[in-house]
Amino acid sequence: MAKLAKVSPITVSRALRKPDAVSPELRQRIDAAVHKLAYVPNLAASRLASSRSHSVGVIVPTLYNVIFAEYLRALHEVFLNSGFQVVVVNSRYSQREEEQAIRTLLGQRVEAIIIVGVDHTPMSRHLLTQSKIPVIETFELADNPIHINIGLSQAKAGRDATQFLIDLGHRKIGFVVGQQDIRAAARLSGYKEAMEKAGPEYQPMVTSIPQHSSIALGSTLLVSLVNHNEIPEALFCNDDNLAMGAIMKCREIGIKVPQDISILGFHDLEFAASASPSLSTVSTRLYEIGKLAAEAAVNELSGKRLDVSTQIDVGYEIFARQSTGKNKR
Amino acid sequence: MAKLAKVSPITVSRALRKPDAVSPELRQRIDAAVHKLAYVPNLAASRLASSRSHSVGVIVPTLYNVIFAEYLRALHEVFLNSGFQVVVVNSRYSQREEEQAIRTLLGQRVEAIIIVGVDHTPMSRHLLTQSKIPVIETFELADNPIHINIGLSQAKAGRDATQFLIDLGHRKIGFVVGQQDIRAAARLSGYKEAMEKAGPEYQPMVTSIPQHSSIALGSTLLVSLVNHNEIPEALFCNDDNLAMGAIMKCREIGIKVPQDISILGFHDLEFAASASPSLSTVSTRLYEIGKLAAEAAVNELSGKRLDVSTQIDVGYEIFARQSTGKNKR
DNA sequence: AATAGATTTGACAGCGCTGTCATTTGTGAT
DNA sequence: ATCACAAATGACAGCGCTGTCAAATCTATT
Repeated sequence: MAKLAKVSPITVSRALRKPDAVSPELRQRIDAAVHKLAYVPNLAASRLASSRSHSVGVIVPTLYNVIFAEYLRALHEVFLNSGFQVVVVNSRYSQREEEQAIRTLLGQRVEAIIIVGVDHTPMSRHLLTQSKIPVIETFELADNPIHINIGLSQAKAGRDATQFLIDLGHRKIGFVVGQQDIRAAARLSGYKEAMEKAGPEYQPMVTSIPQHSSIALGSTLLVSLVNHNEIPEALFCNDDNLAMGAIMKCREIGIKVPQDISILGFHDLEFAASASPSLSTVSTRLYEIGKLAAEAAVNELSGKRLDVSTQIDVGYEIFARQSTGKNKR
Repeated sequence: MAKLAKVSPITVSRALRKPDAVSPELRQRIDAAVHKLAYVPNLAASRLASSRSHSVGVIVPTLYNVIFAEYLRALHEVFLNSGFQVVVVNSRYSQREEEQAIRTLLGQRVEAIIIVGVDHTPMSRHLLTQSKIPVIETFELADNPIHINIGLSQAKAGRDATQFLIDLGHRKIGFVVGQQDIRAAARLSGYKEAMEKAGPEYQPMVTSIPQHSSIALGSTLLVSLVNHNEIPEALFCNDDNLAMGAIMKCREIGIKVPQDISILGFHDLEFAASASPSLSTVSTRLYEIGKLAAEAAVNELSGKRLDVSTQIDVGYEIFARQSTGKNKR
């Protein structure tokens, strides 16, 4: 670069990284050359030489809806404040792509990996285990965490949510879901468990369209229920997007919520409280999970390695709002 | 690495990058060692040596709502198919952070940069101009594009959208917006222009709460209008999130849409068509912009450098759905 | 004026790969 | 068997930085 600023490369490096260590004149000459050439240091070289990447990797299943928004926001806040760049990769709900993402991130020598979920390909697990960097698995509770694990029991949440609907007097309770990821499957199993326990007249009814979750899909799913003439007394939706879509479709076709049907969502996304009717849902503390995960990573990286695998159950909370009510049929 | 597979480093490199060029036995020995050590090649070294990063940078203002979802999806689809890794960075609607993001991406030697918007700090512009890589500015139309520019006139869209409401017979037309980014400001100016042109009885009414856009914020904004006793005949919302929130709040407090108030959104997000009432909005062809941008970048990178700055106006389209109607007051 | 110590700058080597080209090995034709 | 050619493997150097330590310069003290 601007050796044309008539200084040695190493001084340029210093001027850019710790300006205080360089005399004002040199600094100024270097700055001028840097600006003139629009010079940007090659991070690959820097990383190679210093063997520090100053970055952390985040793997989320989707960037296409709002589910991980608060989670990402928390991660960004904590990591940026701690001087780490955040690399976000999208696995598109595929374990194969997740493995690819892990390779990419490890290849970049990120200093920690925050990953949604606890189910990975054997190879992914192997790579993460051997990587020697902090690995934070989030959102679910693992039987056998790789390292640190912060989440909640999706199955238990599914069970309790279903029980909540049962306690309202509903019997015909449906479950709707888009593409089924592992957490959805866990909630579904919780749902089935609660239904089974409640008695033989509680028949599970699952409706699924394997598409990426959205409000629009929620509407579509409700239409599908109507077409099959299977309108339940209550609907447990795999996430608030679907619930919101279902509510709107109900409104459109004249099904009253919650009088004719109770609708329960999941995650307590930003719009749940301000919807009309406001959406009953299971809060999964998205922001808190992100915050704790990032803090755990920063903590590990700052030397206070506990080296004991830590697991935090952040729990969940059912918010009974207007979209659910006692069965009146 | 596994020189313990008893081969030279270069052969490992080859075995991993073009397996066909290596004999089956060696390949197998190498694979075994790779797996055993959970070896992942250091991308920094690879990039440095090959001076290819095989990645492209994408800068979006936010990852926290659904506005850029379709855009990102399109970018991912095209780039992944063309063998590029996509690095997504979030500028959080700050030009300062955007500049930082540009530095980071250029430091990584991404092979192209796709960026939302055409307004950047002078330094950002300088860096991009000098970078010698394809730069695609999107969503807006620039007077002076850095390189390639794919978007639409936000001001014109704002003007036409307002005119659409005027043509429905509305006079008291409000504009609501969260934190005002540059595109919002352009739409706002289009709104003001249309109102001014329509005559003196068309007084602009702008309500703004400088927070990140969300459905919840739309509700809050509507409450604010009500509190100030300023409920207009029509509301032009800076994006569909706000419109959706406004609709729901209206419903909650008994304002009928569109009988009492017409509500118009912007962007035609996934839920607009399935909302109830379905949301009238201005489609900005989010997916198409992303697709064209990515294709333009791939095109440039495959050698067919046009080297003439290209600008594409993808236009926009007003979808009149149920949330707007003729003024009946 | 001499000296210790602090401050500023630079030389050197090496981070872990890959491009290039040379060398070795294998194959088929004569 | 011999040779020309193709295929497989390796040696070498260097990508652009930075860690380490040495050299040069400056500052303050006696």
